Amino acid sequence: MMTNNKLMDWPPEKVAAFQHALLDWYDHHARTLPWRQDHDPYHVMVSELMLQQTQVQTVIPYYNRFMAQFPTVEALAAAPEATVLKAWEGLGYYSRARRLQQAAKQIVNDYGGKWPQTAAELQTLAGIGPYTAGAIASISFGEVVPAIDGNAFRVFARLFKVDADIARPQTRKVFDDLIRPLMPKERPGDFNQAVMDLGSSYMSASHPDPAHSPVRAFDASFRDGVVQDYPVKTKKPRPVIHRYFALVIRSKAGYLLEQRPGKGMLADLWMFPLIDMAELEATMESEQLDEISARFADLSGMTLTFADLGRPQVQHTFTHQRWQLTLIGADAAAAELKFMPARWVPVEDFGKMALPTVQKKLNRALGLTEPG
DNA sequence: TATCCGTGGAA
DNA sequence: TTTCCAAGGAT
Repeated sequence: MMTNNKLMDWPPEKVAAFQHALLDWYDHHARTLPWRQDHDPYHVMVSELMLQQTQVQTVIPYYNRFMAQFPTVEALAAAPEATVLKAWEGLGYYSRARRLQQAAKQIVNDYGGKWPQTAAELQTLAGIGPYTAGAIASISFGEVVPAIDGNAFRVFARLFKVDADIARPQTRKVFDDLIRPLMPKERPGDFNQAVMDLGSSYMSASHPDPAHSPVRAFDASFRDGVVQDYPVKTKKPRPVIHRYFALVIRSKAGYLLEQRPGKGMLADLWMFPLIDMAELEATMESEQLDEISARFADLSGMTLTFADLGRPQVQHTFTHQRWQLTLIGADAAAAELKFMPARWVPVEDFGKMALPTVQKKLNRALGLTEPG
């Protein structure tokens, strides 16, 4: 149990030995990844934004497509936002896509295309916090600054038996103070990336193998047989259940897709209109349809004729919300919509819109298939 | 500071 | 089925 304030109590020769063990292992066993072909800050920025809370194997195909479509920071800055969002479809945390493009615009417009080169300056860019700033600054510009992500938390919590709860925001400083004196003045970017590779292999969360780790001689939790006790992390609450009616409204021009608000869940993506069941006052099923019709008329100026779809159910779980959707069919004239940001979309054009995974589940439940 | 913001894989 | 996790940031 570490109770002293100063966690990093290694002598200089031990620090040097640790750096050598880590970097020597990295030199021989670094993962080959698409964004590691060079140290171009644009490549690092795009990959790091995609990798936030997202696994490497998921990101790889998105990164390759993104680079083919937006090869330079200028190309990304000039692209229509809908195009960027479509490229992000299925990757989740969609605000990352908008902020990435916002950051590209900042670099092109505010910095005249000349990249800010320190972590402090990089943090002024949209979507770039302390971790991502540290990654870009160290990898692309050689600044000696840590990149503290989940891997770094796990690796150093185990090496030093850190008892601070990594779920608490203030714990970041504990690790920052711990890691900085461990970093080599040369190759800070390789140091940070080696920690990431270590954290996803020998020191992973699910299948750690500290006995064969290149830094096992420096691993206090392995030495004491308490690897599974680290890192200390409090649990998250269960997802809250939300029930909605999903309106499947057909016209000669296609299905009605609504663009969701610019803030909140699935911001700016396209879905069937949802009616929150908790906001309906009806107590009988027959009255429910009347109230849905009335509420929707207020939103759209449109009169619905309900069609029996058998009310199929679709469930989708997010990190902190569980949606239970009941599909309600309706026919309508392909009228101009009054207040809703919505479009009539033929099934063959669904692929042009940025659709969240839950909408794709709805499509499947209805037997609606996109081309290709 | 605590909460919000997605998804797919693993056990 | 349930739970947790995986290269976080904004508010």
